[in-house]
Amino acid sequence: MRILKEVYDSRHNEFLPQFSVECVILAFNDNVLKVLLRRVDMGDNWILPWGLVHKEEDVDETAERVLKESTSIENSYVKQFYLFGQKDRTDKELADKILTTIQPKDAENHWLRSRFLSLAYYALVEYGKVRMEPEEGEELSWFNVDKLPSLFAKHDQVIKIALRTIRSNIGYVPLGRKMLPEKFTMPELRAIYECILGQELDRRNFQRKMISTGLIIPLNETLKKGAHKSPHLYCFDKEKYQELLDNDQELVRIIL
Amino acid sequence: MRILKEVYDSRHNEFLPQFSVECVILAFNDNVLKVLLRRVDMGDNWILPWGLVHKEEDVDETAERVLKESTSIENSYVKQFYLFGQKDRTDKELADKILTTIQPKDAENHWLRSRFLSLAYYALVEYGKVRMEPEEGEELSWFNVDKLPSLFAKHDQVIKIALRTIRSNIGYVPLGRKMLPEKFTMPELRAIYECILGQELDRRNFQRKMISTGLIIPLNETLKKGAHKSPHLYCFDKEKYQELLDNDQELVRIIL
DNA sequence: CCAAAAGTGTTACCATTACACCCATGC
DNA sequence: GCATGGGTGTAATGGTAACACTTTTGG
Repeated sequence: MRILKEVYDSRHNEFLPQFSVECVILAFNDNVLKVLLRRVDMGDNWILPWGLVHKEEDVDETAERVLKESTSIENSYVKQFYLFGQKDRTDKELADKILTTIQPKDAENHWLRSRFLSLAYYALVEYGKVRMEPEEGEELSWFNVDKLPSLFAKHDQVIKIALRTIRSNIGYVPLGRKMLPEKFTMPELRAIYECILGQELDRRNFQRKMISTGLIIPLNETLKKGAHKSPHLYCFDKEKYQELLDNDQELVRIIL
Repeated sequence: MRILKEVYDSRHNEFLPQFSVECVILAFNDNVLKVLLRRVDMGDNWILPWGLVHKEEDVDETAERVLKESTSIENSYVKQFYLFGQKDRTDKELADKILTTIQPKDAENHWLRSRFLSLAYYALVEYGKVRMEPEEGEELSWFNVDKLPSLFAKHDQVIKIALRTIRSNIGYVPLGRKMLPEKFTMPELRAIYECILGQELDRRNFQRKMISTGLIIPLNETLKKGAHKSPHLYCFDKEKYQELLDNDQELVRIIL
């Protein structure tokens, strides 16, 4: 558990106190959305990957670091979506575990026990690119977003709010670009949107709309996969796409 | 300056350290959007109303308190929209001013000097209900959002992002409900939307759309005002409205 | 009487929706 | 051959946009 080491290294005043960053890391595989969760010492409860903010680190960098520590992925996409700041929000159980392990001198009144503010991010990653390297005693695993295990604190709420946030901003979120491989098929892209929206979308209309954005380039290749007609492969026009993303412009208009 | 008192009262460890809440308080008057700013000791720069988070206080409560302290308004509408967490974000100038005034024993290394995280809220208030009660040496004043004075730090950016956030969520933000008096006219309501969107909207289509939400009740009164035909007065169906708001549902669909 | 602002109704248009039909593949 | 999934075209629909005319009021 990385945080243990960091705190233990008596660098605990290298962090901003009473503040953490947690990441809802999302990927798409097997036609469902997955979220990455962590468990320590085979405990009962899973938890979102999280971290503390170094004193010389932007909070966005913290989120990128947390993402990298759990997935080995860099330069992907992280976006803050909510600061959870209720006064009773604290991971007492977790603090106990950490503090009894590392036994700092101020364990009794250590700030880890006190109230926490948590800034939540969602991250979109390509499932196939993820390389998990859990630490000793740590476990990392994907879960379907609609079949979550027992979670610490109210982390299931955090995940729900992440999904709702993405849903309500769906036209601005680079779902396909960040969750699909370089080359992808239209049914795959559509499936992501259907998962997020929780409803089916018309095949043909979806395709038309996506093509009409001008952000998607058809390739002269098909994907041989199932026992059916091979779907075409596409890729994104990365430059155009990035420009819209950088300026917070709408990528595609989805109306519900 | 309230914060001075609070810190001075040696209750400085009653706050979460290195964390502040700042409010972009918006109102509508004279057909333009106004933002409330604060200035201390007739200094050169204005600043957004802000505050520290009490240890036993939700961050939302802090925002409500900051709003109340500057406008006397309670039970209005505050919404967090972004946490500013760059590593170089600190109000050195402000910290100096506070610390030289109150001279705490740990002034040199006081956490007020260190890096700050700021959670930004926007608040929507009814202009006519605002009662400013500035403290000694403190000044409060409205400014047109497009004619801002010189601001501390990057607070003009914060205001811009607040407006952009509202714009991109425009259908979900209770603009009229929170910024207009009990009874209002359709041209007034439209003017707010035009300010936020930065473009004119067709009178008739706007009216139709608003009425069709079912959230607006026409009254059998008109407002006698200018040298023109008196516009009808309307009020909101508060119950229906609140229900949508509570469930994060769309109030009205504005398409651009 | 005129200018300015507000109320109401109607039409044209375009984007979304809802389909139907054909093609490719593996069993 | 057939079931399944993918590709493409078209007609119907419904909401939005554009606009004309009337009414009211103060100067």
